[in-house]
Amino acid sequence: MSDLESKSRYDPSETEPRIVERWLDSGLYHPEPEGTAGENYSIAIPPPNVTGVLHMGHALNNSIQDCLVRYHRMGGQRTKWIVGTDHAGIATQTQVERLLVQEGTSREALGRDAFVARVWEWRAEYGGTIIEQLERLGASCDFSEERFTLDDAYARAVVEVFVALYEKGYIYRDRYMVNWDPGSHSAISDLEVEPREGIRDTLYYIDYPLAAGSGAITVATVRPETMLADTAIAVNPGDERYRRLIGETAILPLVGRRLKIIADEYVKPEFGTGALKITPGHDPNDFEIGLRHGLQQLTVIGEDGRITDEAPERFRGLTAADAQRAVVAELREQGLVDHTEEYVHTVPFSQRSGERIEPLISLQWFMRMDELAEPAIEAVKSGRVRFTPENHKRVYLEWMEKIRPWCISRQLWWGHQIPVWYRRTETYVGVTPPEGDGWERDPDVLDTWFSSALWPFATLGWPEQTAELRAFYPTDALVTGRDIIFLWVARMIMMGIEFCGEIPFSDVNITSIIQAPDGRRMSKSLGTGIDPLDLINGGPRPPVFAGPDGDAGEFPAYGADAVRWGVLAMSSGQDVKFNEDKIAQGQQLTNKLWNASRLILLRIDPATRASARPVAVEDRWILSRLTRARDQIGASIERFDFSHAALELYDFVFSELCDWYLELVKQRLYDGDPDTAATLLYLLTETLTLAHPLIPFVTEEIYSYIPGSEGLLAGRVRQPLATATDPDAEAQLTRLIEAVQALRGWRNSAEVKPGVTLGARLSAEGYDHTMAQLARQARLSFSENGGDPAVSIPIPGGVVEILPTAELDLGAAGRKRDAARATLRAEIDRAQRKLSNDGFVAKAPAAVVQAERDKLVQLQAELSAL
RNA sequence: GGGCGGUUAGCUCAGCUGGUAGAGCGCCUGCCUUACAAGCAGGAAGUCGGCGGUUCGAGCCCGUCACCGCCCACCA
Repeated sequence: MSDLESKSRYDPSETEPRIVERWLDSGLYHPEPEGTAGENYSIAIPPPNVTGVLHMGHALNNSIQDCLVRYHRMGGQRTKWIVGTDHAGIATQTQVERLLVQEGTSREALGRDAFVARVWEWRAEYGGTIIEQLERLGASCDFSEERFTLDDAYARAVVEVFVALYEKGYIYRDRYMVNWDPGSHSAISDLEVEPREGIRDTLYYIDYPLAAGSGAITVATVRPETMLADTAIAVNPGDERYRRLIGETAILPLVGRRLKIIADEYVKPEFGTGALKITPGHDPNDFEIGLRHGLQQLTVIGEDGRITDEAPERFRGLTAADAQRAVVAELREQGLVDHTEEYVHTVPFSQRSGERIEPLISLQWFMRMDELAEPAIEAVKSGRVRFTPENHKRVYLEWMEKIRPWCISRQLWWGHQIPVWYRRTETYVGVTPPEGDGWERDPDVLDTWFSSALWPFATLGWPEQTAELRAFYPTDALVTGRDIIFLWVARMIMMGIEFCGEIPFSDVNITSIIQAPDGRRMSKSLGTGIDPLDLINGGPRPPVFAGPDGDAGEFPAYGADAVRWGVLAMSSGQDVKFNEDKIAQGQQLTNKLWNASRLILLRIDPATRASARPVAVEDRWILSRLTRARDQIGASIERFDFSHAALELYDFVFSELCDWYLELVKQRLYDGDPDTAATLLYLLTETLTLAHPLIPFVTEEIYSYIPGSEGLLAGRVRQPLATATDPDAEAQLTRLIEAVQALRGWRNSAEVKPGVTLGARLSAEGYDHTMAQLARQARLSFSENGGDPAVSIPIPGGVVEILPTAELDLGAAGRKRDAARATLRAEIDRAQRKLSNDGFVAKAPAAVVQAERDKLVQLQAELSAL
């Protein structure tokens, strides 16, 4: 006995892993590199971190991409979904370093080569998880060509790009103020800095004695330890209080250095005392002021976070925090702390390590972005690259128009080592190491995003002019979150144009961010995260996802289809709260489809072949609705509106196909009518085809039971549908459905037993072809005679008169009738008021007025019928 | 400090160019009808955040206020 016969409930846990294997073995995911990118369809996956595991963001993002990929593949295009992982410099290095600490060793103890070898080993062991998870989700990536951003071929592309940009003068080395991350012991880019609000600090007011005579100038600072590197004091040139002091000199307490008092517009007279200590070595603003005034740059806090030799001896070697205490203590002793205030402000932290950023001057590699930005701005302005939702376009353009140099060097070991060698005063930059002895390579590696920026073409073999590149570059869509529009998307556009001469993708779809049910971010550390695999296979339910009774327990094994459908249905242009109900709804859809298939496939003759052979108006109707659903869902997918695509599919399957059509034709199916069987098989096959991009597993499984089906549904190419939309059939069925609903509603409130068939007369227009169905669905027996009706039920186009019978409780029926009359009178009243409003009749469009008049006539007819 | 988005049924969300408010879940009633009881049929439930305006007509347009969220930003 097959599953179809034995299982009245679709079982994803048993089915899905089996289907994954069939897909992977089929070779369907791997297209030959033929044709042009214009005719083919391709997507480059946002490469997950090699160390990563699937989270809900991935689940949504990859459900979207897979929906697009399967939809286009079934549209007959040669389709490639480029897949791979990112080496994720800081994240991976940090993770392995943590491991080493547990083992009682460290990266320094191992040395660079051994450490890097260790990371590779670690990657070999743990790195494949997320790729397997993608397979389990049903993602139809080309897994046969998995890429890694540190592969040899990829590394070659990175070096090539670095050298080219260096030779163009875009990449340069400079001593500049950078965001130093004491956690990862590396510089990080502006984009990896996260300003945290509400940090409580103490604002110290410190007196700096004036060199000439008595008195002092008071400055305010939250970082008193940085005073050791002060090289000036600045006031606003328009500040009357300090005008006479400009050009004077103050003495730096504890150090004794003479500080010139300078004037600079940057200083806000209303803040603090209106006098600002200038520390070009440890504050980004002071750095700029220092440049403007030619001030000396002193570094008193080193890259190790400790006080350097440029500070007085007694402070050297202290951590910044200890130094702060020591400095404040000494200042207090000398009576130089005027007062202190609590101060709540925004402070930059490293997104990577979570530690407070230490701004300091450092020798780093930078990349000038403005020339590269220009064509990338143009590409978006002109619409060659489109953002969905559109509002991200503006944010992109605003950022690009004031783009700043990018600090691309990182003081890490895991990554692409910078292809620069030094020998005394010589510098060599090249794709191959320099000839001769005595060269030493720059120890730094490149920011991970530098290599990510090349992803759409480096994965296809660039700089070689490969067939893959011709066939799949530019790609079509990029699907990602808005958090990496600047970090990644913008840089890919710039690099794609610069090195391939073409935009890397024409559509950027920015997805929702799925939040925890309480509106917080989904995060492992907060306990608000959720593992999509726990939803798919069943697994522990975190407390925030518990029901109102606080029952945590376990998630049921919803299956990948349900999770995919659910996250698509949840998504929108906005951030969304995770909603388990939607996953459950997805599961209902798969189960519904499964059972509808059982009804059809277990009843028809196995020799039946799918073919649209409408014999009744309801057949024409469902074929029309199928055409409409396919157009609608296709349009939704193409405009990246996946929640509507998902819901439109649900509505078609539930309401139209199952609730109505299958109920209408059941009897014909039972009777073994061959036309009905052929039409049902046709409908089922086309519905599976329609649904496959959204719920690939259950549709693939059912497809295997379709008589005469060959190969995989995933590889089926959509054919034109048999029929166009049929407004006449739709109008007839709309009328039928409304009439049935009116009659069932009446029966229910009149407390007529469900099993009872009532005698009735039909006195209404528009049921010539649906009268028999109306009778069956509403459990009526129509006849021409029977005397006075017990009650009349208004339906579209007229009434149904129910003939008296003992089964009818006239009391209940009467109450129902009174209620119906009241409703009708209220509606008539509303329509009449509207029509007696001269303004409405005079100004509203004629069609709207006419519709209102028609409605009034209709309502009055219904009322009089009662 | 700028900018963007949100506020619609108990919950999570749809509502196209303005024409008498929808879905899923939950709730109530009735049904073990040979595809599905994790189902089917029916039902109750909303002053569309507040105020003001435009309009014959506003959930939708304009103004304003309130609250929530996000992005950008060098105020010690």
